[in-house]
Amino acid sequence: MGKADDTRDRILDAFERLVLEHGERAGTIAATADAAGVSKGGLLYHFGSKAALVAGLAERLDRFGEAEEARLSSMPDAVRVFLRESVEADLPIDRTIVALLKLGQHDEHAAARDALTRLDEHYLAALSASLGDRDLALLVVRLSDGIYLRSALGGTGSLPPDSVERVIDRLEALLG
Amino acid sequence: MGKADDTRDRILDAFERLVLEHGERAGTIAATADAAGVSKGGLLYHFGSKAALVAGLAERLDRFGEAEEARLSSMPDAVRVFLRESVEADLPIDRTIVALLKLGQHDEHAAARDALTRLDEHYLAALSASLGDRDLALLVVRLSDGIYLRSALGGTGSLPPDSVERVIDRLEALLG
DNA sequence: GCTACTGTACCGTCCGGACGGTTTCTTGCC
DNA sequence: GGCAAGAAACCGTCCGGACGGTACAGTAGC
Repeated sequence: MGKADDTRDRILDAFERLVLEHGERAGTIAATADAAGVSKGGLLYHFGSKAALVAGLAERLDRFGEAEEARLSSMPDAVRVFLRESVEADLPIDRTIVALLKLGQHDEHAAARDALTRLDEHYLAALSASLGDRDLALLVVRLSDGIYLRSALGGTGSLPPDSVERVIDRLEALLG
Repeated sequence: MGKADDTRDRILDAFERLVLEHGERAGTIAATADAAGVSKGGLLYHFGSKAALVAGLAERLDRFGEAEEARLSSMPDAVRVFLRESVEADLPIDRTIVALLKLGQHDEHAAARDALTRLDEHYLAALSASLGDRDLALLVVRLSDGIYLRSALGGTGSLPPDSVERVIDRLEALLG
């Protein structure tokens, strides 16, 4: 881990945070450089363009996705763990997901959408294995998407934590 | 329905289409005016600012939301109808929803997020009444959100219609 | 004479990116 | 061990262009 890698990470963290908290428009090169404590020129040394910045986040998500698939695949109660974490939604992976969700809304950031699709496939693979039913796995992943969407919208009216617990119980009753 | 109202609708249609198909950034005042066959000055005569344009779409969604609540509330199989239409997702209301979803990602368009929250409450009210259980209604609405999110991302991997049909069956078995 | 526009010119701001210059680290050679 | 030299890491500024919004003079039709 050289100094350069460290700076790259700091820049990506700053970019992620800006997009996450203030929307895609806030993730400008200048603002990101500023938040990362680097000059604009310095940022462009590491990420030659805005697209490279998005690609950097996408790559980060890919690493998370592989780890998640491996982790969930070895769990008997993968669905419960998966859904509960969708609701918490403040782990590093969640921050990257929501940032890429916001970026992906824009035409030109196909890389963000592609990364999310790949993550989707990781989750689907893990949950299909755990459930033995791809249709149901799809349903569970879509439900999680819905929860993320509310979180991305910052809506208060999402899911009260206790009701989620009840919903998970009933879903498991259905699946069991 | 005077000429002015007609022009307003044409402008909103164009705005909605631009945002829907090319993202929030594409919905500029100039581009919208152009697509609506109106001069920029003409657009600003009807909608005095960008915010007014967003508010116009939000108002449109409010009207849809009230109609939807009334329609679903009087249906015995509201859940099935609701979910199936989430998957189809090409009705006028769906276009407005997805456009506002994209707009709502941006910090300053709180009006878009608020309108979506109000729609959420309409749906929740209708489905709670139909199901007699608010937690389950929440689950169903979040599932629909997840499907919309994929549609907003332009992802192909939403839910294949036939699998939705199977999932609805199983959901109803659980609920019944 | 009022409503519903058109068209153009313009302002201030911000954006992505290019670029030239400067400091800091590394490496090979004596 | 010392030191030149180049590579890596980083700085600050400038540019062309787009954006939201304003202003205003003109015009067609009811």
